Amino acid sequence: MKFESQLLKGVAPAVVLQILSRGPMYGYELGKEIEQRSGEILSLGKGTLYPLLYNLEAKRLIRGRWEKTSSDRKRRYYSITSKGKEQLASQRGQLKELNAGLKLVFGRALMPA
Amino acid sequence: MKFESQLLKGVAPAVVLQILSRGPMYGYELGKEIEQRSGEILSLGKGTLYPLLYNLEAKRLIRGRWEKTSSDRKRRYYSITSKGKEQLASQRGQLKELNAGLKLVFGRALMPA
DNA sequence: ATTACATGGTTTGTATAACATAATATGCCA
DNA sequence: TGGCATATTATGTTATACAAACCATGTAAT
Repeated sequence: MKFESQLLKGVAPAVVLQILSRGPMYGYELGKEIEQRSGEILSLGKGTLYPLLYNLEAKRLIRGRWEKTSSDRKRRYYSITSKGKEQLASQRGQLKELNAGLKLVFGRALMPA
Repeated sequence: MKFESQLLKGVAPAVVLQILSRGPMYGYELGKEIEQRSGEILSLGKGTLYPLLYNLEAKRLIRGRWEKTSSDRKRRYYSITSKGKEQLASQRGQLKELNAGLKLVFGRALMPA
């Protein structure tokens, strides 16, 4: 994340799952996509993103497979599993709840509009 | 936090500073207040809250002083410092920005209303 | 009075998460 | 050939949240 240290530890998996829920993607691409889709606000260093992908794969929330470009360049494409989709739904619920809690504590000082 | 593990690591200091910005409070009271003010959504175990308070005090964001109740019971009251207020303003800004980023990624699926 | 529960705080050990950094390697363009 | 973007892996560090155990006091119920 691009913030002062770790303001939002724990959101990264949800972000990754959410992006992958729109279609398979490989690590590097995913990193760029996260930045772009979040309006350059969210950003995961590779030292964060790749280990996170390994972790999500180990938990069977995503599945990876090697592919090669026409020029023999290898990429590992990840797709979300059905277990991952369930997890994502759960995480979205949690985020929503958290958001509600923060809103109660901080008031509308937190919301953009 | 009451969530599945640590969805929102890093928010705890901001929450504590925010609550303390309304007036001095001691640890135990603060814990209860966080739960109440967040509609029972947010919750910090004492193993989280007290070390966090020591840490914030070491950083001079809050200041603690011992007081006694009429019945000789000791409590450590914490108040936010001016440095803490600055930090809080900054953290609020970050939270707001983060919120904007998450909204972009997740769409209105995240927002309650 | 004894038990039980809420209050109030400290400390230790553990697991997780995000980070920077370095290493490795390829594709492409000037 | 040099430099930059692409692509992945691995290491070591730091920060954070947690549970659990511990200590101690106040108060209400039995």
